[in-house]
Amino acid sequence: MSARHYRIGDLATALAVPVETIRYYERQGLLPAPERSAGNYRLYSEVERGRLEFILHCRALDMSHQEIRELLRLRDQPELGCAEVNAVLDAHLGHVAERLRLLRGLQAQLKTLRARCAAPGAAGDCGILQELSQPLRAARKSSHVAGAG
Amino acid sequence: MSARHYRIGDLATALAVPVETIRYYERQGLLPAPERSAGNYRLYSEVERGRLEFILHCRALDMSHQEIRELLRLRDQPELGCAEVNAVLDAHLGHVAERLRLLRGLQAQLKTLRARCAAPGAAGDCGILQELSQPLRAARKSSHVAGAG
DNA sequence: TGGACAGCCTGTAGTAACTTCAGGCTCAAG
DNA sequence: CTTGAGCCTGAAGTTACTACAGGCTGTCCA
Repeated sequence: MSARHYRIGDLATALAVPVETIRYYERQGLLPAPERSAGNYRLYSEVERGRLEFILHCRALDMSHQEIRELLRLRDQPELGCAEVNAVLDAHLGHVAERLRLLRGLQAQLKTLRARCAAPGAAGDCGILQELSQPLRAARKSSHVAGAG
Repeated sequence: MSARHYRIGDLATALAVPVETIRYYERQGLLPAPERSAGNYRLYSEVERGRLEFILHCRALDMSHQEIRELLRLRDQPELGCAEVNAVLDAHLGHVAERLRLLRGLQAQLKTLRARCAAPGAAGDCGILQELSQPLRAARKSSHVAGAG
């Protein structure tokens, strides 16, 4: 309820996000194409600001653009059920849980490997390099969850 | 100790990795350009097979190509100290630990968020969507560790 | 009024680690 | 000798951005 129009730089500063990211979200269809000034500058209102905040919060929770798109759709159609929102979140929680499981296994393996070489000697005798040449009881890969934030 | 030459498909099958990935590793300089047959097919020996296994094990531990490059260098020069191997591994363990920390925070946030909507009603009243429109106490992003497995 | 300079514009390419595709050659079997 | 799997190269697609390049716009200060 303050200024009616932000320029892209104002919005970027206010929400601590790079200007390029805002334009990127527009290209990706997460944000609508905003009004333009006479000089062709993008002009944003509180509506877009709110939408961008929503997106950023979702990204902070490491949701994919696809997941965010679904939530935005539900947000735009309040008559739809809340159950779908839950479904999106539960699916995402599943991704995160899976990632955690994998990462824990990974950490355990790395620690075991690291323990193979406590005393620094020649790399030729290094138990670590030898171990890395052997078959490894591996963990599987999956889920889109990658850069957490 | 068995066949002197594998074709790329044999190697791929033996190590359960896509053919394209092997060619990709060659382009990236992780694998050397192998011999070629008269018909210009790549021909691999046990040496390359061992190197590829090493790489795959490192990837299974989610190391970046850069980290793998360093380990390969140490592996190729056995006269160098084992301390460097430890350093690479410790750094990677640091990445993984950091990722785990972030991901745990993420999971906690998501669970809190999820708890905002236990009873399915209309999305218009959905506490989750409302919460996602609010400022969020966020976690930071970092490290290269992404797809674990 | 004019000139500097931050800020905005579009479009393209680069990042990591692959995957997929298009278009064409090789080779073993029937 | 033809079919078809397997191989070849080079280019583009994936995710979510980030970083230019080259060129307007708008504001401040002399």
